[in-house]
Amino acid sequence: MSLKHSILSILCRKAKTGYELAKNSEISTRFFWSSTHQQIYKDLSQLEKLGWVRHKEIEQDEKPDKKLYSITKSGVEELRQWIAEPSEPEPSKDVLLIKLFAGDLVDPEILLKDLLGHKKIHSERSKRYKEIEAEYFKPGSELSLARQFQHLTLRRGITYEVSWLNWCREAEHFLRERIVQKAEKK
Amino acid sequence: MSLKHSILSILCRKAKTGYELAKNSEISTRFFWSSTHQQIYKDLSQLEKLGWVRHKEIEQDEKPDKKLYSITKSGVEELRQWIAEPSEPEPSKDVLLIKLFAGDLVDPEILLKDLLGHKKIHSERSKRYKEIEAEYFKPGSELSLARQFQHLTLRRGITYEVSWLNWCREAEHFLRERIVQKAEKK
DNA sequence: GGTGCCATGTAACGAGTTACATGATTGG
DNA sequence: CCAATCATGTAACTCGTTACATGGCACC
Repeated sequence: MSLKHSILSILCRKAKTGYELAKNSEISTRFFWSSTHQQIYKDLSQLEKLGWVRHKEIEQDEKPDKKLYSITKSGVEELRQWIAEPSEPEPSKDVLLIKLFAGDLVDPEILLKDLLGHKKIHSERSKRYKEIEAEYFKPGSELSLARQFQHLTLRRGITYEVSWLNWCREAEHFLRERIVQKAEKK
Repeated sequence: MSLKHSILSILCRKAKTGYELAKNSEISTRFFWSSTHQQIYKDLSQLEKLGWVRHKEIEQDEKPDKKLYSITKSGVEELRQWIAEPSEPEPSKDVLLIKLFAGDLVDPEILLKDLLGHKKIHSERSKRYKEIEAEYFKPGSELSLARQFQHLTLRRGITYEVSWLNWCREAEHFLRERIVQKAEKK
């Protein structure tokens, strides 16, 4: 149910096409609900059946035609009600942790390689998010209420990635020690 | 595919019943892959068809019979290979952030209530994880390799919950200010 | 007498992924 | 000529959730 409401909460700022939603071009969308374009197209047509969004066909030369979706009044009403419902945090899921849980089964080098891949991604993301923050949410500048809420979600994106980075450093240190110990045994 | 491997990585430590797996009674399992008992029973029988686990019926007086599952040699082999495959971090998903993204649509009191609920849960979890750490992974004590890896996953559980807590404090501050501002306007 | 724990599952459904498909334009 | 970008979708499938089902024992 949440992808639909995630789409609604984006559309209530600005009308968008399915393609744009799938690209996640907008600031601060990635770190709360991502999906494939196929799923988004499905949900958009379902949302239209429910009367929560409607679309306008836009013809373009030199580019394929597109459907611009916007939220309806009843869509906004639905979103308001959904927000008011009590919610709970999702359980966290991550493949790397499953691997480490049985980490003693394999060479530490293998785990380290994968870990460093994750670390790089988290490092890049945290950097990009911080850049977005510096550019769009300068301290001292007057931000609209909507923008202030957006900033809050971006802040979560940053704390999330930084917490991963910190843990990655811990794990890296541990694995490197393991590798050294293994070499000494030989 | 990951729930199956998550089950394998737990079973390769110790044989367990579906019921025990569903309860997540074991330390450091919750924060990487949780599921319902129905899904776990399904996956266990699939894993058995694949030859990666097998079960022994255990009859009990005063309690219903149960099936104790253990990992097979080919199960361990599969797990080893799966761990060696390169992986990527999952996109983070959380309902609260979708709500805040469209947070200007509703009264800040409503959001604050939900936020405080989340904060409480994260606070309890981080507390519990830290207690587990203090009890099972005392600094200075000699830990088996398997236990050291377990500790690493628990460490991630802690950094994750603490990062949520820190962000919750930020968000709480913001929402409380919003509520004050709203009151002043009247 | 009701609630909760132990222990297993089936059935129906909804959510999400992967593969496949189309077709024009722009840039190297 | 190949790859990428724009733009939309269908079909087949797996994964995951919700509802329903059973049945005995222990405890208050």
